[in-house]
Amino acid sequence: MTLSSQYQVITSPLGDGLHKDGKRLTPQRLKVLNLFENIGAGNHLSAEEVHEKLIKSSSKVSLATIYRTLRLLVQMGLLHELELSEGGHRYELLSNETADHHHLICIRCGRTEEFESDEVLNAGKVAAKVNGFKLIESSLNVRAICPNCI
Amino acid sequence: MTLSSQYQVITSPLGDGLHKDGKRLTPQRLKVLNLFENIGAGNHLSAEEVHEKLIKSSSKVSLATIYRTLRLLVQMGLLHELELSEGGHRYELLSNETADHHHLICIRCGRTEEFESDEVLNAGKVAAKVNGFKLIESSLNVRAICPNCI
DNA sequence: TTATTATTGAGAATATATACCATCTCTTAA
DNA sequence: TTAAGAGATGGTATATATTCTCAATAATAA
Repeated sequence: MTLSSQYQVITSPLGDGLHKDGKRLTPQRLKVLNLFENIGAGNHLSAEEVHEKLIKSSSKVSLATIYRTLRLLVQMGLLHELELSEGGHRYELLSNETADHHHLICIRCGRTEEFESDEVLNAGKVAAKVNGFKLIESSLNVRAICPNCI
Repeated sequence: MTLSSQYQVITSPLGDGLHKDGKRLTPQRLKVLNLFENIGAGNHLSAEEVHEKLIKSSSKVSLATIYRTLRLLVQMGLLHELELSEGGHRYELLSNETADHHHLICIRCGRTEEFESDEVLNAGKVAAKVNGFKLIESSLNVRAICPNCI
């Protein structure tokens, strides 16, 4: 059994999603997704960090491919792109646990508190349904000034 | 009466906010804020667009200063920084009218629908109050897949 | 008015992300 | 099983966005 034939046997959300679009399940794409699955939902990495971590685990993937793969995984709904205060975009695994995490952010110092809200979750569901969209995730960002910065 | 003495007389939210922090009310900062006030809430500009518009109105302000000023105005809660699909950040005037605009975004094609929600607005208020934050604005981003991209 | 110090302008430097293209590999069909 | 076609990768060059540096300027407080 060769390495390449392995991939044809494995069935996964990634493989299925790719194949129905004429796209391919490659070792690089698997490595990137596996990395996020290993660190768990809720942890986020930049493209550069993904690159470094893969190199450290002897799984070299070029930076260009990492950027391409991250964008692809976001479009497939497997990763979520975050916009943090500094230093570009970060990505995290999209899961049911993270689907209702909202953020209260201080616009001065960047301090961030997380909270949950059924009302918000529901508002997202309704908005998606009304417009005929298939819901993936909703997140509320509340911009405010924290007690220390007032 | 000199130009500079004019600024000492004017009282404005911008001037007040700046002075209590040891910062200064400069013509450049006024020009940038006035630009956003003139185009009205709901319209957003990139740093580069602000630069171009000021040059066209014979009010030359350097690009470096524009970046510095945009960040400052965001931290003061006068502007809101938006993260659009492509080409960097954009900024818009923060007002009561824009404070409850939420977005339903297709992760495939970027199609965006706006909607409003009292429940979301309220959830933001509650979260801010519970944590002792002073609320500025809250926005819900719902990631989904639109009918055309499913 | 003067001293102090924040701010500006201009361009260099950096960071982030994409484009390009030759090479490689997966997939399909013969 | 092999060959052809299409998609993907790697490495680098390039584009774009943003920040940094520093001398000169100007706003503020006394």
